[in-house]
Amino acid sequence: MKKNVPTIRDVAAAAGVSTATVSKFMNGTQRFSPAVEAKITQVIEQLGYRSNPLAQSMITGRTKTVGLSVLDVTNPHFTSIVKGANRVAQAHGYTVLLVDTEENPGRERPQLEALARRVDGLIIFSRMQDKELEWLAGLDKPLVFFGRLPHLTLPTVASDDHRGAYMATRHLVTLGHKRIAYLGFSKSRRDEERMGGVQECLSAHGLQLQVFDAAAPSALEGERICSSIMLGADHPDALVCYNDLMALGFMKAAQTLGFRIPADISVTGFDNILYGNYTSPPLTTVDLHSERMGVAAMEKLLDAIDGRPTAPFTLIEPQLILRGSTVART
Amino acid sequence: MKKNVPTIRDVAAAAGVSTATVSKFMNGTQRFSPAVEAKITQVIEQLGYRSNPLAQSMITGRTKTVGLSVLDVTNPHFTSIVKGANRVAQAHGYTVLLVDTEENPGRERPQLEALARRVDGLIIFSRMQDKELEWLAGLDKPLVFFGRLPHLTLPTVASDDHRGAYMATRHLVTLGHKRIAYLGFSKSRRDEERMGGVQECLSAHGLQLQVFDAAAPSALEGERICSSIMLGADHPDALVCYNDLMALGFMKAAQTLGFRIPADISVTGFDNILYGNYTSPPLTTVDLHSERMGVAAMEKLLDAIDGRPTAPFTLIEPQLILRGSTVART
DNA sequence: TTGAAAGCGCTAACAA
DNA sequence: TTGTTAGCGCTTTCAA
Repeated sequence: MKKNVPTIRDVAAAAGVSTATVSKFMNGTQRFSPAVEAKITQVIEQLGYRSNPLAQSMITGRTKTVGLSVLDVTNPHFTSIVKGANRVAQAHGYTVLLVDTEENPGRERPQLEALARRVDGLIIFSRMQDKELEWLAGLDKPLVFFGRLPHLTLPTVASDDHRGAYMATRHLVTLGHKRIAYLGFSKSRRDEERMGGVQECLSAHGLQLQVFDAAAPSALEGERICSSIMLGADHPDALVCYNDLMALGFMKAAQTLGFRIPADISVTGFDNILYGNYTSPPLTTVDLHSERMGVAAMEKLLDAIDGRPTAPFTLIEPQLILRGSTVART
Repeated sequence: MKKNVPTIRDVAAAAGVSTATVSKFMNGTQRFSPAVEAKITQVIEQLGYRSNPLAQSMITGRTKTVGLSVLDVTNPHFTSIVKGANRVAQAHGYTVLLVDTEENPGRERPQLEALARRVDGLIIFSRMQDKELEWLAGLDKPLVFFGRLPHLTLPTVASDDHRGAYMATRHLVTLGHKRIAYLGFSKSRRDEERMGGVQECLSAHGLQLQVFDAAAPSALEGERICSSIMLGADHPDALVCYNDLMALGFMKAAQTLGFRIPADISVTGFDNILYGNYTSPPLTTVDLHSERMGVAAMEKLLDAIDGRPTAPFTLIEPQLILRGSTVART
């Protein structure tokens, strides 16, 4: 008993019609006489025929697949983006081809170039700079990019990082903090904006900014860098962290060092990951609406794929989430 | 200026050779005279030719893509599995087609059936029971399943949940706990094993087991169910949770209710998600080695795809991670 | 070592 | 409404 996957020709033969007819039937491109319709339906059922999507794609040029490239699925911010994007994709009959680039950032380009030929469009979250991204246009596929691209005119979805940082800082200033520091991650394209937001707010209030730079946007790195922030002569009384993961790590290490949060230092993060709720104290943070970003990006991409008009630039407003890691200085 | 993506025929024509030759050249299937090789290389470079993977796949039946179906990417346990699987896939030149099924469990089957035609193999994490999974064999694709399947003979990768639960319970018993409860999630196929492990250990020590059942394997559900566990007449003095997420939620809610952990109740989880490190107290848990599970599954799948012999069943040993959420009862 | 030719399974004009 | 026919871009015998 061979495993002969039936082809459109088998169906056509068995139903006594042409392959074109079967094709049209499968795609609902046309109406049929009851007799033919019944016969085809029956034969398909009997043979268990299902059209071969590969052959289909080759002709139509549509794969019903979109590529989604993120820096690290493991980071809840990206995980949520994937979740949102995937939900929209599924709802429209698309499947997501996932690429996690942090494994080997150097191979990002060849990897995406290869991917581009197998998908109808791409959503990209990359650490590359504008200049390095010009080849993206050559992909000749609908594309959506996360973050702002001053020098490129690709459709983008971005959070207002400057504003979010300003909000968090403003909150700290209002609470009476004087020595506010920023724990950044300069390798990220968004670091500059966040630091800018902090800076602007502090300048407006005549306060100095102290900056620390982490080597990775991770909790472990937050732990590692804690001592250099807290064990100086005059440690900050508030810290704006590049993201929640770093904030989590920092808080844990600070507490281990004997500091009380927020009594000794207030802490804020970015992303509003779920786990900021479960620390003690829970983490004050800037919600970037990660999942919504994924949704927006996928909607924008599908619009582009289907030729619908779409705003080239979507900005998602951040929201400050107040929790226990920040408190008024008396 | 048209966007004429060059085909193999363009290359053949420009190089003055046949398409067959170009094809063989692209695939390194054969050796060539220096002249031909040089010419083809040059033309390919000049035209920027890259073979169309769709056409290639249609003929060879290989897509260099594998499907990975998980219940919820957002759950760190699954995220880690994705991470591990993806790493291996990438290293072997494969891309991962991600499916997140929790959105609509009912459509799992049609979704996977459609997917099966576009991939070289599938890795599946499903909530379906053995009986419902028999159609999987009809997919006629290499397959790897997470979890044990008593009635099916598919290659599987599983954690020893029974053993892990036994270890956690044993730890609690040794610490002197007498009223040990299990907060389970009966909808999961692994719940039974975990509860079994707890039960076996308690029986061996002549202790009674009290069981609670959650409606979702989430932190929020852990919070919700906390009061029904803690506000009874005689609350347990130790709780084994189905997973870390539930444990996180439970701990938070319990603390909000005024209980001290672990003084009033010891808590353990499953999965060893990163965030169990950042609660106060940090969470004692059973590490299932999620990422390693993903790695093992993908390796097994690629073995199957390439026809290499492979053990049908891989069991990954759990490891108890001791942290502050458990303490000796005096 | 190279090429001719026959498809893979399907769609898309265009005719009938 | 249905069928004919010509491919899509590539691989793969089989001959040369």
